[in-house]
Amino acid sequence: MLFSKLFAPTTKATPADASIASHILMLRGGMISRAASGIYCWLPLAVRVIEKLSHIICEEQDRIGSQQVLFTTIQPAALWIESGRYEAYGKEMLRLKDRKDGDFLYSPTNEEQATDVFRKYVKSYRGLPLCLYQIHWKFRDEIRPRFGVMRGREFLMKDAYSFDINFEGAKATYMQMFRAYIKTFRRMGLTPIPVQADPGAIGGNMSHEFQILAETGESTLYYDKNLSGASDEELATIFAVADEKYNPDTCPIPKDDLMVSKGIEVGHIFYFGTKYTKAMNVFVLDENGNKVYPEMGSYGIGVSRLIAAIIESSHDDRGIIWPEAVAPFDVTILNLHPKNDKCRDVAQRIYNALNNGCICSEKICFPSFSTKEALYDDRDITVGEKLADADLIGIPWQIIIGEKKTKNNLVELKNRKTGEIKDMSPDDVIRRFQ
RNA sequence: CGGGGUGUGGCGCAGUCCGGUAGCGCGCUUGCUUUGGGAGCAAGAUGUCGGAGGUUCGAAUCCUCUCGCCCCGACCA
Repeated sequence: MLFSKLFAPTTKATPADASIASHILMLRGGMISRAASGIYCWLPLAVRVIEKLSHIICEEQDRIGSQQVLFTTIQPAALWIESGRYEAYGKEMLRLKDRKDGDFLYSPTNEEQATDVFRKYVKSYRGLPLCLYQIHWKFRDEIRPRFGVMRGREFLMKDAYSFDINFEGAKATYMQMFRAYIKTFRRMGLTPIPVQADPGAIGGNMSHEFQILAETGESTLYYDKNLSGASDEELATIFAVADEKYNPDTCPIPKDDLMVSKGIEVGHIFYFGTKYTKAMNVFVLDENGNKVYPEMGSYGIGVSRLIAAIIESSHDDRGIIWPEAVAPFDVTILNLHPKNDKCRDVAQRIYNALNNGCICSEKICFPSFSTKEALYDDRDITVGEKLADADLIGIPWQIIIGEKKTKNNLVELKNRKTGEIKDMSPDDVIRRFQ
C-alpha cells in the first residue's frame, strides 16, 4: 500500500470532541469518523486492526471447537417476549417496526436467537456440546455514550453461546473459554486480568470479566499482586475483583499484597445454566430418552472497544504504538530522498520484496494474513511530516532510507516503541520482514 | 434524566459582554524554492455564524423556543 494513497486523514490539531488518548489518537490518526453520539464510521486503518483482532479471536475460538456463524442484527421481538427480556431490557434496546407494523429490535446480544437456532436443529444429546460464535455489530442505546468507541452505542462484539448436556459439561466449556480468552488477549500484546463478576442482566451464577489495565479505565480493580507472573491456569483462581464486588472486610489478600488499578473491561463470560432453555422450552433427549434442558453459557469480547483499550495501554506523546500482532501495517518504508536515484531504487526494491512486487495491497480475500504488509512512503513532501504521520498511526517498524547511509549500502530500521535504530543492509531488512 | 460546557469555511479557534454586514492558525489548490524529524515565499478557493421565531434601520452578537455534541453522575461489552 502506498502511504500517499492510504485513506488515513490525519490531523495535527486535537479534536474538540475527544478527551482521552485513545479517542484523540483514533480521530487524529484518521481511524474513525463520528456519525452520531456513540456511533462511528470505521476508516481503513481501523478496519485493518479489526481484521487482525478478529483473526486472532477466530483462531482461538476455532481451536476450542467453537464454530463461527452470523446471527442477525435485526431480530423479531417475539423471541425476546418468549424469554421475558423484551420488557426487562428497557430503553437500552433499540426497537423498530417494519412496514407491516411488526415489532423488531436491533440486537444488543443474541442469547435468544442462538437458543432459537439451537432448538430448531438439535434434538438429542448427540448434538452436544455445541458452541456457536459470531463477530457482529450490536446496538445498545447507552444512557451516556462516551470516550469515542470505548463506550459506543453501536459496537463490534464477538459473542459465543454454548450448550451442554449438564453442569459438568457446561463448567468444562466455561473453563475452556476462560483459557481461550487469556490466550486471545495475550496474543494481542495485552495482559488480561480476569476478575470475578456479577452476572447482571444475563443471569446465572458463574461469571468473569477480563480487564486490561489502563489509567482511563472505568472500573477499579483490586487484585493479588502475585497475579503478574501467574500462568493461565492460576489466573482462574487468583483473587481479583472489580469495585462493585470489593469489600475490604472480607478481602482475603493482606493489604500489602493488594494491588488497586483502573481497568477497561474487554471481555465478559457467563454461565447461566438453563435460564433460556427453560424459558423458551428448549430440551433434548438424553441417552435414556429423558427430556433435558441444556445448560448454557455466553461469552463476549468487545472488539471495537479493544482497539481503544489497546491504544490506552500503548501510546506515547507522538501517537499510537501498535503491538505487532494487531498493527494495521507491519512496517513503514520511508524514503527521505525520493529524488535521489539510489534511494528510490533501494526503497522500491525493499517495497517490492515485502509486498511481493505488487504496488497495491496483496490482499484479495478477507481476511488474508499470509504475508506481512508494508506501507511505502513515496510522497514528495517534507521529511518531518512523513515521519510524524508514521509515528502517529503507530506502525511498529520504520525502514528509513536516506542519502548518506544509502551510499554505504545501509538503511535504518527503527522501532516505533523503543526508538532504537539499527543500520542494516537492504537485503537484511528484507529478510527481517519476510 | 440531573449538573456543567459548547456549536462560527474540512479541523482547531477568536469575535458575542458593548449590534454596523466575519477573522486567525492548520489543512486544501497553483507556482517557485526546499528536503536527515510536523519547510519557506507568492497567489488563490472555501462560511446561508446549528435551526426556527422575535426585537431592531441593521443580529454571529440581544430575547424566546428548539436541535446537536462534549464532560461529571446514575447504567453497562
